[in-house]
Amino acid sequence: MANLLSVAKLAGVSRATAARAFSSPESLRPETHRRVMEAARVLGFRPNKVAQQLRTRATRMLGVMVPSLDNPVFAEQLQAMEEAARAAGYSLIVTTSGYDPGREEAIVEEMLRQRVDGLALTVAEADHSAVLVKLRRESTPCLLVHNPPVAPCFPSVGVDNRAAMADATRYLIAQGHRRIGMIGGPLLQSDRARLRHEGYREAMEAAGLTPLALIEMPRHTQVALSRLAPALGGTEGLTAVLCTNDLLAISLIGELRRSGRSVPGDLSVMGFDGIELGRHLYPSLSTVVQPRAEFGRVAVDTLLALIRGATPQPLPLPHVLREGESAGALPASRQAPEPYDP
Amino acid sequence: MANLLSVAKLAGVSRATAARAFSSPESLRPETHRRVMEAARVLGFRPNKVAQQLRTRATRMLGVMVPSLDNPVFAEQLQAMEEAARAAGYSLIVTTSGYDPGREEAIVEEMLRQRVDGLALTVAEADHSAVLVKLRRESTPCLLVHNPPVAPCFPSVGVDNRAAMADATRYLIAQGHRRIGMIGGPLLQSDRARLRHEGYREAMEAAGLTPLALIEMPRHTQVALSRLAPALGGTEGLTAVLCTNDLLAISLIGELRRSGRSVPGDLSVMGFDGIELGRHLYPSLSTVVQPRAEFGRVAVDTLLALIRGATPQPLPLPHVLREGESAGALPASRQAPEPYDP
DNA sequence: TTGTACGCGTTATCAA
DNA sequence: TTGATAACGCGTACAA
Repeated sequence: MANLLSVAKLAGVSRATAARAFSSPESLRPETHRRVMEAARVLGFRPNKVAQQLRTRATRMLGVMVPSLDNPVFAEQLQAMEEAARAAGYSLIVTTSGYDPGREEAIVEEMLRQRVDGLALTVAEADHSAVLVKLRRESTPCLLVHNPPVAPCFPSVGVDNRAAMADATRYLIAQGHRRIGMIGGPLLQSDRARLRHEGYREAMEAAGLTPLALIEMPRHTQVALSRLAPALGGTEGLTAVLCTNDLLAISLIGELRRSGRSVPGDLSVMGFDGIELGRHLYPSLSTVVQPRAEFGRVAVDTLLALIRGATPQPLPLPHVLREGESAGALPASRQAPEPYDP
Repeated sequence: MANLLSVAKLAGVSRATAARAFSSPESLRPETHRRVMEAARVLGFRPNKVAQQLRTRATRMLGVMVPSLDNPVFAEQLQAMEEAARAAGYSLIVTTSGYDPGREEAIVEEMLRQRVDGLALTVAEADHSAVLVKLRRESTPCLLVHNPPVAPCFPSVGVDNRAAMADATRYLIAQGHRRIGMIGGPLLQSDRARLRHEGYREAMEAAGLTPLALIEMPRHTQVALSRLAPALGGTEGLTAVLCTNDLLAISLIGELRRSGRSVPGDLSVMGFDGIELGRHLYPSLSTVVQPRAEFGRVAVDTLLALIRGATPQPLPLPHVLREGESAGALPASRQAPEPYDP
């Protein structure tokens, strides 16, 4: 492929002049500029970013690692990040880790070798992550997305998971529920799930209610009703369940209805994330909305600030409780025998 | 950051030897190799891919462009592509076009400047796409994903959309339905939607039934029930509806039920794509499954073959009809007055 | 087995 | 306003 030198020759100028035609056209005599551009057109010249990157020591590429793209919460965030990045002249290298620390490690190493200007990572466990330990010794700016800011050296973009789930719990309590449970994916896979459970516990205890242990599902997007069934039914059974993510909630609702139970009649269900789809379901999903589009924007803005050498301290993003049809007031028939006295 | 030369100096060898320690360790005396690696470790040396890319004129990067990541069908395909690519030592630059030809153009230009080794594109309209016209003059291998292989120069990975929708239509006919409609997103946005509608028309006509025009929804992931309601109800109303994608089907089911109609009692609904989520809903989604994981694998394999200089002719991927609960047999009460005679 | 030397396509620093 | 020239970090003939 044609390079600057061949363009320069055809235009009858030096390579330096040809280069300037692209980088600072105003410093050229119009006629010269025109000649160079014409030569470039004739030769089908296209600037080589790899060479630019080598020379300027900046790639204008960001490395993004998410656990999975099967969960719309990550896909929607990625979509927003891509738009924000491109608007700022950056490209995204995208990878998925599957929550696997080994893959996390390999991916980050690969991206460092690629000399990305910055990293936006969502790791499984921010507080004992080998990747983050390693990155602490590197100079490449790194931003955590969704992970709580446990690691003081890395800024983090996300909602306050604990407060958000506490809000959701209080909402159910205000609807009259007393026996409220919580389900999640494999616990060890996510520090966020743990924080959310803490928020649930706090809100329950603050209301004088008994928080239950997290009921673990084998996968973080699909419910095994058998693990939950024992806790349902009877006068002592749960009347409401919080889920650590929307997909789990949707799956739960499906399983419940397929087993002949009604939602929210027999069980109120709340999700977490606020994926777009949840609005369109019937019953529509009651959930805690993470502002995913803003996530992407803020994540990119913060990372670019880091790259510029600033030390941004992003605040937790605001979450919003979206009332849907999947969680409702406690039916009179299921009120607890003992009255509730706050 | 440390470079090969500094490593070489510390190890007491020439730069060439240090380079070989990484590219062909077997050609070094073990002791020499050890010394180099030790020096690299001490200095925190990390090979610079940008320099490698410039020198070898190969980036081992693939450019991927999809219309949107909000639709799980693209996100799930991307996930599969990323895994396949990384397994083969390639990275992915990911972009979204929003079906906007202007953005498509800018994105592809950007990726060519980045010297990606290959492109995997999903364009809005493969047959009058400015991007593809331009790419025809370029030497960078390009693969279409999901787009029908209208452009003879570009291999294409996808299901046979026409046959797939015809299968779905025949399925509904076999269930006893006669008045079957089809809804889709904004028509002009997608050549795939058009092919699917043709498949529907073919199957209807082959059964002696009257195909209807595609009922256009304002967005391709959300139903406006008002546009469909006139065609429902009454003894002449539709008894089944095909949707051009799963999100539309899910949204339709939600709106129908919210309006007091039952699915499939009042209306059978079929989706298209087979996103994972559809299995977990209640009613679970009847749909045509595109093998998304295989999509990713095959797309990457085909593109890599193209890059190697081969001329692969990928066959259409097999689609599978997944029977769910959202489409059922025509209720006796809604049988048409005139009998059906094939 | 190891070293020398050139080139990949830019940007940037000086001079002219 | 334009030109000559040295990096940027690496791969790889070719020579030793």
